[in-house]
Amino acid sequence: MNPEVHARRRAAIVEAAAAEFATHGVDGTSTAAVCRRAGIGSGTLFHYFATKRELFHAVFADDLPRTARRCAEALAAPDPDTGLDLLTGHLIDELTDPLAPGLASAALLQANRDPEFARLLTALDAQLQEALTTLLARLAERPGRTLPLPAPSAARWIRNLIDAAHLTADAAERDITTAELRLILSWLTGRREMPPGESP
Amino acid sequence: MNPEVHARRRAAIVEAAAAEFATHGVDGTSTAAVCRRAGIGSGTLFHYFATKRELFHAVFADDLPRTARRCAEALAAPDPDTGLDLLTGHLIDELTDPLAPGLASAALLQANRDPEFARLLTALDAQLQEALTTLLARLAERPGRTLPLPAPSAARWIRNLIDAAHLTADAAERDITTAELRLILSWLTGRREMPPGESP
DNA sequence: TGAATAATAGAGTGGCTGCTCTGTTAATGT
DNA sequence: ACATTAACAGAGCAGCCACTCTATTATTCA
Repeated sequence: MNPEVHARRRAAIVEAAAAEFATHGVDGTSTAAVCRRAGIGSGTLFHYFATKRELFHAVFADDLPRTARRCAEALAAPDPDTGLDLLTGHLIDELTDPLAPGLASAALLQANRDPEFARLLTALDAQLQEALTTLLARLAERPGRTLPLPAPSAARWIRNLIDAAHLTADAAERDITTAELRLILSWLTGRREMPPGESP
Repeated sequence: MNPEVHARRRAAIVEAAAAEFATHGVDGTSTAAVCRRAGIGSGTLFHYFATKRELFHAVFADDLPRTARRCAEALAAPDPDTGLDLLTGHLIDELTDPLAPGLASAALLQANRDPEFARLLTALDAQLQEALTTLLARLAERPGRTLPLPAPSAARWIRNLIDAAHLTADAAERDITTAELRLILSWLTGRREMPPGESP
C-alpha cells in the first residue's frame, strides 16, 4: 500500500484511540470501542498495532517531532523573550484541546507502571525542559534582569504550572486561567512590566 | 461486632486498597489483589463495601473530616500568615507520601467518568479553596500588603501548584521542590521578604 | 497476467473480573 | 442457653477482554 495512505489510516486509528483513552483511561478502553469509533474491524486494528499498549504509546509518540520543531523555532528566535512567548504560547494553546485533561491523567497513571512509556514521556519533557532552560539562561545574562529562581528550576515550574492548568482545565474559565497563567509566567521570567492589556 | 473494631478493620482494607489503586489504577486493580494484600477473602471485602467503586470512594472520603479540621485550625490562627503556613505546610507534608502521585492520577481519571466521585473531589477542593480564599482576603486587607492576584484566584493557583508538585513528585528532588514551592507561594501571598534560610 | 503481499473483516478463545451464593464460625442480646 | 445477627471464607458464575486465526478482497510488481 502507498506508505502515505498507510500513515493516514494509522493516524485515523490513533485519533480514535486518543478520544477513547482520554475519556475512559487505558484500562477502561476496550480495543472493540476503538474499532467501533474508527469504523474498522479488530483484525485491522491489530494489523497496525501489535498491542493496545503500543497503540497508547503511539498517541504520544506522534508529538515528539512536533515538539522538537517548536523548540528549535523558539531557540532560533532573535530575542529570548520572544522565544519564550512562542513556546509557552504553543503550550497554552494546547489547553483548548478538550481531550488534554483526560489524556494527561491517563498518561500519568500509565507512567507509573510502564517503564517504556515513562521513558517516552521523559523524552518529551526533556525536550521542553532543555529549550526553556536555555532561553531562561539567555535572559538571566542580560544586565538588570534577574530571575527569582535558577533557570533550570524556573523551567521546571513553567512546565509544572502548565501541567496543573491542564488538569484543572475548565472550559468556562479558560480565559481567566490563561491570563493568570501569563501573569505568573511573567514573574517567573523576571519581567517587571505587566503583560499587555492587564491593569490590576 | 464492636463498632470500633469494625472501623479498624474497614480502615485496614481501605489502606490495602489505596496501595493497590495507587500503583495500578482503578481498573488495573482487581478486587482479588486487594483481598490478597489485606489478607481476607472476597466475601469479607464485599461485606464491608458493596462495590469496588465504593471502596475507591472510601479511600478519599476518609480525608474529608481531616481536611475540615485542618481548615478550621488554620482559620482560627491569630495571624493569616500563620494560618496559611499551617495549611500549606500540611499540604506540602503530604508530598512525602509515596502513594500520592498514583492516587492523584487515579482520582483524576475516575473523576472524568464517575460524577459521584467528581462531587466528592469537588467537596474536598471546596473546603481548601474556601479556607485559603478567606485567609488570603484577610491578608489583602492589611495596609501595605498587596497580592499579585485576587484572593480566589491566588487560592486556586496555590492548589494548582501543590497538585502539580504531587504529580511530578520525585523522591530525590523533594527538598528542592518544596523549597522552591515555598518561594513561589510567598510571592503569591504578597510577602516581600524571602522565606527564612533562603539567600538566592 | 499472475504471483506475492498488504489490508481488512469478524468469529472464536482462553483467561480474568466483579460480584453472588452458600456455608461456617464468632459475637451479641435476652 | 438460645436465637439472631455479624463476620468471614472461598467456590462458582456470567460477562468481558485482548488478541489470534482464518478467510476474503485490494494492491503491487515482475
